[in-house]
Amino acid sequence: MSRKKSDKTTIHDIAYELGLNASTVSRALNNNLAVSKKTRELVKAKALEMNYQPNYIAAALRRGRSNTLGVIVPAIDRSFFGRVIRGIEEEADEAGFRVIVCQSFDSSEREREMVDTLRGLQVDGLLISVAKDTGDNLDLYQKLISSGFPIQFFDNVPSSLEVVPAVIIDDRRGGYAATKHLIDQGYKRIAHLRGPQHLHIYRNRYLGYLDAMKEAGLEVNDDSVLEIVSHFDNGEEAFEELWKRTPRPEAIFSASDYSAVSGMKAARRLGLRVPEDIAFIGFANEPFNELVSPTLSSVDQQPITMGQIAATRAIKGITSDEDDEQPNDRLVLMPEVVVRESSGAK
Amino acid sequence: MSRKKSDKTTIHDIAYELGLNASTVSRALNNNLAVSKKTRELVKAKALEMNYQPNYIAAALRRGRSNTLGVIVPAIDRSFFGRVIRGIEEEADEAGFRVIVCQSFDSSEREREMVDTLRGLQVDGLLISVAKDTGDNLDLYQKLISSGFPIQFFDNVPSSLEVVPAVIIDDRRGGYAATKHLIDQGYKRIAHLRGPQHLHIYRNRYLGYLDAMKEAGLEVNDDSVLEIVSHFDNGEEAFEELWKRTPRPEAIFSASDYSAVSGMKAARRLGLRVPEDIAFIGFANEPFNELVSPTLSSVDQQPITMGQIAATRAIKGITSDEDDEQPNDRLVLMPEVVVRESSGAK
DNA sequence: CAATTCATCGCAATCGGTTTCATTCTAGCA
DNA sequence: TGCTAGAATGAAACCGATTGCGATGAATTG
Repeated sequence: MSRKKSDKTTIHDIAYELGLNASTVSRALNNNLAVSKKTRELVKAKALEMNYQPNYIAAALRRGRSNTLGVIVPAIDRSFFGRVIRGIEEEADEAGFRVIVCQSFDSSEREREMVDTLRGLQVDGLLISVAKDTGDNLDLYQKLISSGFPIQFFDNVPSSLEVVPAVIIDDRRGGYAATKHLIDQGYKRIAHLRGPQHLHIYRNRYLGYLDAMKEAGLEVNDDSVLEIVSHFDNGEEAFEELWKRTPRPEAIFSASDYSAVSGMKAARRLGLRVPEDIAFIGFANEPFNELVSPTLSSVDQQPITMGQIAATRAIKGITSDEDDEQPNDRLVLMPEVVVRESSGAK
Repeated sequence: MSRKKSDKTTIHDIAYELGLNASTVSRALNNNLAVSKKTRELVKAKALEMNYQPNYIAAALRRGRSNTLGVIVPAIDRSFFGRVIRGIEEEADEAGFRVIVCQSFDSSEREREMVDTLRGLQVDGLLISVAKDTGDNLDLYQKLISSGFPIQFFDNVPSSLEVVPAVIIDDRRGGYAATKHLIDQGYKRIAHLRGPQHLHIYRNRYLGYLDAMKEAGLEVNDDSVLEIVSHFDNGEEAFEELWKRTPRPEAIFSASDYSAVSGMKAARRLGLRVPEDIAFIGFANEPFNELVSPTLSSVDQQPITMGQIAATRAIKGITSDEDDEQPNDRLVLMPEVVVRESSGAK
């Protein structure tokens, strides 16, 4: 009869069966050279035989390291975040880290809860794209950063902090490039569907639009710009509204692919041809851009690279001994314009 | 000077500051009535003041319960899974459970690793949509199920097991309903783009197609059906292939929205009108179905409901004392046809 | 042959909470 | 006043793995 009480095998069970001590079993399973090769193999064989399942949280408790990364994103089912997470997982896998993903649903309150939860689960580092509501968790993040806790922000980062360890793309440059592309195609009256301006990503895309227009000596007035609340809907209404204005736009740079696509839809309903009558370019390079017709030009944010770099930096912050080795600067990636049918030459 | 060694506060630190014992602090924080109200409030105030962060894994280790659910899906960025996870999180939140999400990337080997990882993390239950490669982990799942471990499968479930605790939709019924809808619109020559037949979900959609065709007395031959490997690509080629055959189809039921959309694209490139010249209906009701034009009819799989039910059942399996309370049956949800433009009347 | 080195392994403390059992103290009652 | 019930808290074992230190014994060296 075995001495086991429950169904799960522990190193003590293995040790008992083999007439060894749990510490030896632990060392053997960790390939510690202090244990003879013979014993190591014996232990491993027995572990397999007894269907041993290591208890990671016990090890984490003792070691003070869980080898786990916590990730918080607004919503898991937005393809951008999905791809960022893919990049994170790739690097984490490589470095022997696990990944726990949580959703804030764009609520900074829930985001705060998630931070607490993940820290309670003893994650070694945190990767966060902050919620897009109007709240913030500046106090919390300020405390975490200055305590030296490995944390990396990406995409949408807390704006008003002095030092923010983050991986972002140059949205202003992206907005500039998208607009410049339209200008290069010969369009002059270019409108911009911008996102909520309290979010710096949308603000920067808008500024980039202004940069390009100014550089080309093109006019921008109140009628050139329209703000959309949620980037999911309103694209149709927004387009109709823009189309009513005089002079009518020849091209539209939308801060989101969603509103660009629904804008194109509204355009087609009005009997307009894209891009002949009205050209479009979006932002984010969503996968469905290839599926709609005409296919939608957009600005790629390099999500996978973003995830990889953010993870690498976080892991570096975890594994480096020196506290000052913490990557605390703001790494900026360059976006790329992806040209498709919707922004063809005028 | 404080007695703290590190920066994180423990219940022992709080106890020391208050001249109490750690056990009292623990009880106080858990609202245990054995502790006087005065002490409870004192402890809570001190905990707040000292910025105490409970260590969940220590508690989990001792209690043998982590209040965490593990979820494994092929890929997080597929909107179907995103929505299932949303449903899972809703129910988990309600019941005070955390959720850890992992991706198998459709590799059953990686899926197995994830199961090990999550069990090592001491999750109390597992929710899995199995990888769509040709492998399986039948031995592993058989063992888990018969050991009474709370596990629930959803969407794509291990086929050849006797008893599978699962929440699925009736794919056969869905395939039938989609085909029936096309028939009701007056189409007679209806082709089917089917998915890999070793996966029962695709097999069942195909069977449902056959059911409807047979019921209506319509002919199905080798030319009516075409198999697509990856549901992401090949939609265009597949359509072109189908269009070459004689007689040409009037309508297409595709087992995936992706291939339906790219099929529509190929159709338009050939100068065909949808649905006048060729009608389409897909499966899965992806969000982009609303964005493409014409909008794509599809079959909704009720992902949120699926997630909610799967989570509820898993949690029930965890919290119920009786081992035989485990929900081990196969719960079947009914899919719903969502009619849009692509399948208009002939 | 005695002394020393090194490989191998056991003992026990430890991580941070939880929980059982014991202890202290106060209030209530005869 | 003396005794007891019950409220409040403390002491210590415990969850499962890790690890510093010490013990054992064999091998090596002078």
